[in-house]
Amino acid sequence: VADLSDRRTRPNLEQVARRAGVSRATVSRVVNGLATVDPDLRRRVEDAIGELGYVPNLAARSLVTRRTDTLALVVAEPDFRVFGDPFFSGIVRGVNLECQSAGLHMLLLMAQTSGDLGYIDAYLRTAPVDGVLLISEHAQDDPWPRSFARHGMPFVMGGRPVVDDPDVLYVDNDNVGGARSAAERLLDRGATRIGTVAGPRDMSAGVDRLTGFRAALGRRYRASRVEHSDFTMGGGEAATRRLLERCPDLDGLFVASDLMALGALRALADAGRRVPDDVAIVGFDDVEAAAMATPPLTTVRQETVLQGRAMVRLFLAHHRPGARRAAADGIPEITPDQRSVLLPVQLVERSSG
Amino acid sequence: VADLSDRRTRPNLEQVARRAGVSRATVSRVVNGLATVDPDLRRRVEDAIGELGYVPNLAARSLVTRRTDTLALVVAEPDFRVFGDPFFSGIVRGVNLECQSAGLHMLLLMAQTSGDLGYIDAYLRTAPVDGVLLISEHAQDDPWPRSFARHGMPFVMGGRPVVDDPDVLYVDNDNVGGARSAAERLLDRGATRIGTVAGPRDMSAGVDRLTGFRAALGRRYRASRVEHSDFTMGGGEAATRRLLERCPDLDGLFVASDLMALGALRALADAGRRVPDDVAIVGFDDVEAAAMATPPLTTVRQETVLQGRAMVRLFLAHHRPGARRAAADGIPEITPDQRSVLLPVQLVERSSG
DNA sequence: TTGTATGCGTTATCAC
DNA sequence: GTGATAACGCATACAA
Repeated sequence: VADLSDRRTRPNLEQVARRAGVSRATVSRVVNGLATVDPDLRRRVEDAIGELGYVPNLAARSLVTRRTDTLALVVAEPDFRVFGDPFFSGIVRGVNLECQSAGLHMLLLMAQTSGDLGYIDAYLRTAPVDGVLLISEHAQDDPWPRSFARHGMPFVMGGRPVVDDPDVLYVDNDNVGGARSAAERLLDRGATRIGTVAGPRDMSAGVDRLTGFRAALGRRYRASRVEHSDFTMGGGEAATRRLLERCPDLDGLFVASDLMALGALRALADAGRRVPDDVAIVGFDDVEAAAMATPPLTTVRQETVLQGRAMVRLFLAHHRPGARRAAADGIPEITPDQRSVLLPVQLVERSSG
Repeated sequence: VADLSDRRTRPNLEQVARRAGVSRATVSRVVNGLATVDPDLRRRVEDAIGELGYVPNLAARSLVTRRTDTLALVVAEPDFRVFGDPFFSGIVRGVNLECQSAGLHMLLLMAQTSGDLGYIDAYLRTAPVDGVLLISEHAQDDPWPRSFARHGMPFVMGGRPVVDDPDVLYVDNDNVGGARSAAERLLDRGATRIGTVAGPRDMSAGVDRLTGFRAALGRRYRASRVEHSDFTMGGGEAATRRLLERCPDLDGLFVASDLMALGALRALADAGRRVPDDVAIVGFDDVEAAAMATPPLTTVRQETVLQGRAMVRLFLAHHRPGARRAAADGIPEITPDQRSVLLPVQLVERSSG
């Protein structure tokens, strides 16, 4: 028995084989769990592995298998957003969680500045990675999906890409359904002149939430009661002012993000409208500040941790055909024939609307 | 010219060599920047690399070099803390930053539950990683440093380990100096009966901040004016109550963390003491809420991003003797003979004390 | 079921 | 300064 557990002098297959009195191939089969091994030999090999403290050399393995069992999670946002915004941190947590349970490593890449984008693009061509999970809100002119596809790098997107491409895998929250519930909530409360502060036209979350809103309102929908903005608090405030000016009789408002909704609350207060008595309001995202707002904001919650986990599972379904994974914890079973996953969202009822 | 840029059919050294009319060895030298190559040949090789879109195979490289150019960042905290607490997220950002500029990959591991600790320990023995950066606040009975040392896994700690071990590398903020400035600030404001809510005795941040406090007060220090607590808001509030009961004439208070200080503010308000008029108070950490508190909290800021960066640099200084890195951006130059780095902290003056 | 032999793409050690 | 050539540790096709 030599130097157990010192990584600088790791034993290799050869040494385990000698100790167990078998060939390298047999040890390899045991290590990889190929059932076709005599129970007796298997025992001897396992003993030898334990005694020597054998650990496979992953570099050697991936040299021959051409796999690294590592996924890169690329967040095309400045890092302070990644850690500050619960949307991103939830996804990171979910990806991390699911990678662990699938025996994968997670490489985290953050594109701080736009200059980093080129760097990361180049980096990913050499990175020891089997695939990429990409979260980017600038889906409009996003060059990455094309770049990945061109380089033959498997990838899964978080959020539906605006430009429709049947070859792109993605996991998204049910923005359409969530917006529909939000609008229906306003209708249920008796609002009849309902407007919306919508998100950007070049982001799928913006587009889809407007779609759901419109679907719920049906013929009560008025294009004049729509203002587009940029998912920021300041933008939401300004858009709400414009809306109030144009439609002073508004009695219901769906705001496509909580950040914008916080701005809307301010605009309404400034205009002397009471919430929810004069104007009922529903947001989207369920950020932490939503519950603290005055009045507490009714909103739509998306399970971002689940989204992260589903991204990993969608990747596995397509690029690890072998390992079939059962449904679990709110994630539906994902089969290789589906190119996307849509996760349910939930209305969180508070007093604002 | 064949299939540029498809990672499934990457060219290798051999093909580049053939195209450039040289040997594999020469190509390798060019790729690795070994100066001993004829400028002419170098040109031809570089051209071939560009034309073929050659990218080195990292698995093959690390098989022979026994390096992976990857660092694991292990955060022994539940992930919601990692992303919620600016202390951790700052370190993650710093490590990520410095890894990028050093051409290293960063593997992020979070130990959610205590069960994960064992998992991660086992995992790290097989992980394709050159070393570990460890952030753990439970430094007291922390088994990891010993485990790493035993396995021969190079590592750097964030924060000074409580149990003194000359072989352990670490990067810490100047807790002693910061606490000293805080106490001096209270003295300067004319406080004469100064107490402190100290941190846990089994965490170095707790110990060191008390040390600095005591040093600043000198013979004005009274053991009866010290209450230990647990770095949480509730704990800080309770400790402050106990302190006020025992020393009703307190006119200055150093609280060893902002979270505890927020609790202290509440306790003081409940007791009818005005801040800073009756009791001046200084915290530590400069969390976001400190500036928002009423009154805004004077506190000590630590540059956690810098701490993360310094951890990477300390690792490199010891385990990559070749590459000497110049000082930059507030990080002092780090030489292989120093086992630890102490980063300066800064008093942030606001109205609470 | 087991063993033998080959190749994965690189770096490193030699001669030249 | 350059080119053969031998490792590195593993998986796997094939032979037994």
